[in-house]
Amino acid sequence: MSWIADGRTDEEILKAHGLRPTRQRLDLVRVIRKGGRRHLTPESFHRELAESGLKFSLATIYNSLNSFTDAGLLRRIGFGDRTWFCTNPAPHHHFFDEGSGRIEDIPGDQPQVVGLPEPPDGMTVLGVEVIVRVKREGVG
Amino acid sequence: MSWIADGRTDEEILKAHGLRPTRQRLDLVRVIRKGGRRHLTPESFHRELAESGLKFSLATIYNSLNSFTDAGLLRRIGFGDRTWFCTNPAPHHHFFDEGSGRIEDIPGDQPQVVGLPEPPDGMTVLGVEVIVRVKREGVG
DNA sequence: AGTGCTTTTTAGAACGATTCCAGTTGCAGT
DNA sequence: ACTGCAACTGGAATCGTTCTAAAAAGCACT
Repeated sequence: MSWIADGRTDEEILKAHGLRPTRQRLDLVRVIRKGGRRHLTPESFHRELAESGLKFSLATIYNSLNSFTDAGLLRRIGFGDRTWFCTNPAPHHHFFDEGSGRIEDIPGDQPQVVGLPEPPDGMTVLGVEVIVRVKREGVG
Repeated sequence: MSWIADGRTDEEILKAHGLRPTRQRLDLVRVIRKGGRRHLTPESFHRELAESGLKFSLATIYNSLNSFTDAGLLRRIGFGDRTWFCTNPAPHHHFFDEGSGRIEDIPGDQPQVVGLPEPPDGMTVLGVEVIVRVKREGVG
């Protein structure tokens, strides 16, 4: 059960991840949780907040999404020409739609990578991403 | 044997891929081939050319790398915050260094992905990327 | 509640990568 | 050579993201 849907309060979540529960962050956490599992760009999130009457500086959105990611609440995926923030921090892989530039979770059982190489000398492996590039049929 | 190292002339390569062998493109192909397998950014390639006394508009570099990619001579990899062009068009996967933002080929036997999911409805799979995120030991 | 210190928020400027634009050049087919 | 279309060019424009400096808000300690 991820933090998105567990029983803790927004404030408890923030504190548990070492983040000060400011007024803005409480609003952000509430809206993220309300929307469930999905992928945000700073821009799309900013628009969503504005539509709920919540006025934020775009810089705050960037700051906050980055802090939340560093704190382990979100996952940052940089594939294509913008940065996506995934509200599901559990390990999982993605589809990438070349047409729209959007990403989407691979649902259910995750693909596995076999035959992983040793990293180059002096490097540590942080993680492995599988990206399945897709496009809408009959386009391109 | 990829086009980088086969016996064809630069002009033959371009024509075989439906590209007009202009003076500029011939220079670009020559320099790419001379450098062997590696990863270019438009910026790094532009610099490399300038150091060889070859003056290009940056826009031409972007145009050309994109055309070469569409023609199948290069592979475009958009992971991190800039676009990399891989001079090895054969299927293979990459290391991504979080510290420097650079990518590098996974050498030798390639990792395999098992348990690939069906794409979402109405989508076709174009390819699968495996990206092994690494960082220099003792950093971060 | 008041004080002082630190972190966060903010608007706008700055930045870097990439594409667009409009004019020029140059290749290819008559 | 002439003509038409594709490619090249420098500079402006665009877009996503980060930086900056100042104001606001949280926090610890009285």
